[in-house]
Amino acid sequence: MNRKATALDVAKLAGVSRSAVSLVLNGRGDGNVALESQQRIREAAATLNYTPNKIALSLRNRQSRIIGIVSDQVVTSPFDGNIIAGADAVAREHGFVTVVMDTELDGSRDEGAVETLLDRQVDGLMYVTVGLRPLHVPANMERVPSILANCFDDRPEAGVGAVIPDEVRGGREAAEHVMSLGHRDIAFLAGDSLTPAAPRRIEGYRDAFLRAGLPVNEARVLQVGWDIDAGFHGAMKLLDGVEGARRPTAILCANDRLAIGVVLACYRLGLSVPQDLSVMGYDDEFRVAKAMVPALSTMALPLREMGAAAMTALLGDVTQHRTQPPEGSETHRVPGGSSTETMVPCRLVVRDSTGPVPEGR
Amino acid sequence: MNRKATALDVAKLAGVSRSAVSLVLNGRGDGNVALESQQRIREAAATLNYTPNKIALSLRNRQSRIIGIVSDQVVTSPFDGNIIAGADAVAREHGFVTVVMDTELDGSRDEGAVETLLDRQVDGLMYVTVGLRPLHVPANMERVPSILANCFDDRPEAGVGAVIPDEVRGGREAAEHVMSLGHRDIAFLAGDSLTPAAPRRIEGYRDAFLRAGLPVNEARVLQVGWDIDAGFHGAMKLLDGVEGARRPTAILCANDRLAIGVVLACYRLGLSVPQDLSVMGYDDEFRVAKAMVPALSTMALPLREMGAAAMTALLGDVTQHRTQPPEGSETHRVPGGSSTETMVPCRLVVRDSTGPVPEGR
DNA sequence: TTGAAAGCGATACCAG
DNA sequence: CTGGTATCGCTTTCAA
Repeated sequence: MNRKATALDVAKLAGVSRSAVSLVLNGRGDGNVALESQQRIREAAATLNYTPNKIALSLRNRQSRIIGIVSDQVVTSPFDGNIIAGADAVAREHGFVTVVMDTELDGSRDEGAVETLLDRQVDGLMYVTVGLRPLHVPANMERVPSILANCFDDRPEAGVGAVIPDEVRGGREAAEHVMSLGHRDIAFLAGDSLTPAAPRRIEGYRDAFLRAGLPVNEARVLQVGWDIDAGFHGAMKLLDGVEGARRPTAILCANDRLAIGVVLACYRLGLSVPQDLSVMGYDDEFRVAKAMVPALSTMALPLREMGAAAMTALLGDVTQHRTQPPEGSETHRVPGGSSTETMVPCRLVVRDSTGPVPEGR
Repeated sequence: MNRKATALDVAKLAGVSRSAVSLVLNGRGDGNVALESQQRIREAAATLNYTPNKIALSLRNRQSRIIGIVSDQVVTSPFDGNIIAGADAVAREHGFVTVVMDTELDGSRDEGAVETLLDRQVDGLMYVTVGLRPLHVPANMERVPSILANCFDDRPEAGVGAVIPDEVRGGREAAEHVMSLGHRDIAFLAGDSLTPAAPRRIEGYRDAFLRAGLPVNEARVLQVGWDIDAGFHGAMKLLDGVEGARRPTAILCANDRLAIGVVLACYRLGLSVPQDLSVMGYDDEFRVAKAMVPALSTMALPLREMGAAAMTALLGDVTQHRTQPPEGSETHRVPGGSSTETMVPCRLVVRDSTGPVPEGR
C-alpha cells in the first residue's frame, strides 16, 4: 500500500526539476532537456514505477477522459451489455474510460444519473437502451457532447444524435431468406407494439411481400409478447389442430426466445424443424441461438457495432469540442455532425432451423 | 455548455470568501459564519446551480470515491451483470461510483485493467467472474482494498476476501426438493469440471443421498457442458429408447439452459414434464426460467446479494483504511476482516417443472 | 537547458 | 467570525 510515486519523486531521483520530468514523459523532451537528463528521468520513472495521477491531470486539463453511459438495464440483458462492450472498446482505444450508471428501468432515475455523471466531469454522455425506443432525453444531457444508442430523441427536431439498428431492413431480409427457400405462407410472431422494434420488423416483413409481389395475410401476424411461453402459445395457436395444408410453413419470430417457444410447441405436436416447419429467431442471442436444437437461423442485431459507432461519433464530438471553446463564449451544442440518426444493418445468420419448404406447399 | 460555477463564483455573488462557502455548504457553517452570510451563500449557490467539482475534491481528499470493478465478461451474461448491479446499488448509496472494465474473458487483460483503474486512483477494487472459479489475483490488486465476487484467491492463504455462492448446499437442496416429491432415481446433468461450480453442485447432490441414507448411482451423473444442446443430448442419452421403469424420474440440471434442452428432448420423445419426468434448472436465469413451458423449478443464484455483500465488505475496508494511514508507515493489507470467504445461500424456486414421482416408481 | 511559479477547484488551518 | 494561504499532482509559461 505504499503511496504511489509522484512526478516530484521522479525528479528528485533523477536530480532534475518536475517540469523536466513532465516534458520528457510527454514526448516534448527533445530540444528542451539534455539527452542524458532524459535518460536519467526515464530510468527513474521506470524504477519508481511512475504513472501520472489521472485525477491531477483531469483537474489540470479540465478533461476527465471519462465517458458516462446511462443505461436502461445493463444488468440482466446481453443486449445493453454488448452495446456497451462495443462502446467501451472504442473508448479504451482512445484512452478514455467509461462509467455506466444503470437506471434499472426506473425512468425517473436517469436525470439523477446524468447529474451524478456531470458532477464527475465526464467529457461526454451516451444513453443506451435495451430495446429500441424513443427517449425523452434528460435535460442536462446537452451540457456535454452526447449520443443515443438503440434509442432516439422523442422530440421531432432530434437534438441528440442516435445510432439504431435498421429493423425494417432486418425484418425484410429475414422474410426474404425464407422466401428464397420457397416459403410463401409465412407467419410473424412479434413482440408487442409498446416499442418500435416489433412494428418495424413487421413493416420489413410486409415490404418483403410487397417486393415479391405477394399479398400479406394479416392473420399471420401475431403480437404475442417477447418470452418463451409467448412463443409457445403463439405457435400453438398457429399449428395445433390445424391441418397440414392450412398451416404456415415458416414462422418468423421477433426474438430468439420466442423461437425457443415455437420449437418447443413443434416438438410437442410432433412436428420437425425445419422439415415440417422453418423457424427463425431474431437477435442472435449469445449462448442461445447457436446452441438451440436445431441451431437457430436468426437475424443478428449489430450490438457491438452500434456501440462502437456511437462511441466513435461521440469521441469525435468530444475532442473537437475541446479544442473549440473561445474562452467564455456561450457555445451552444452545434446541430449537425453527430445529431443525425445512423442506421446499422442487421446480419442474417443461417443455421439449421430454416430449410426448404415442404413438398407440395 | 456554459462552464459550471465554482466556489469562487458563489463567494463573489454572496460577497464572502471561498472558505466561507466551503464551510457553509459542508454543514460546518454554524458557529463559524454569520447567519445572514450563510443565507446569502446558500442562495447564491442555488441560483448558480453550484455543485462542487468532484475532481478537485478527489485530488484534495486523495480519495476518488470510485470503486473499480474488473469483470470476466459483463457483457453477454446476466450473471456478472446482476452481481455488478447489486454491488453498484450499494456503492451508490454510499456516494461511490463504480467503473467496470471488462476483460471479455481474456485473462491477460486483467493486469492492465487493474493498472488503468489504479491509475484512476480508485479507492477499492472488486473482481467479478461469470462462473465460480479460482482466480489468480492480479498483482497490483492488493495496493488498495479489494474483494472477489464469485471467485476466490487461488493461493492457499487466501490473501483477498471473497463472496461466493454456497453451491454445495444449493446442489443438496435441489436434490432434497425432488426427493421430497418422492423421487429416488434422480439424474444430474452437470456442466463440466473446468470450474468448481458443477463439482460442488454434484457434491451437494451426493450429500442429499447420503443424508437420506440412499446410495448414489454414479451412472446418473453426466458432465455434458452448459448449453441447450448439451442438455438435449444428455437427456436423450438418459431417456431415448430406455424403457419406462429404467428411466430416471427426475433430472437435475446445473443450469437453466441445460434444462431447456432436457425439456426439448422430452417433448421430442413424447414425454410430459412434470408428469413423466421432473426437471430442475439452476440459476433462475432472468426471462428464461420463469417463462419456460413449463415454468422451471430452479435454484436461484443469489447474484445481487453477492454483489451487495461484496461491496458492503469492500466499502467497510475502504473507509476504515482511509482514516488509518499513520503517515508513511508501510501498511500491509491486514488479513482478517474481509479476507475471508463468505458463502451466500442459493434460493429454491419451485415452479411447474417438478412434480410428484409417477405412480409405481 | 533548466528551474521557478502560476494555476486547475476545493478544503482546512491559522492568524487577524 | 472571517479571509488569506498552503496543499493535492500535474502542466505550461516565462525567466534566468
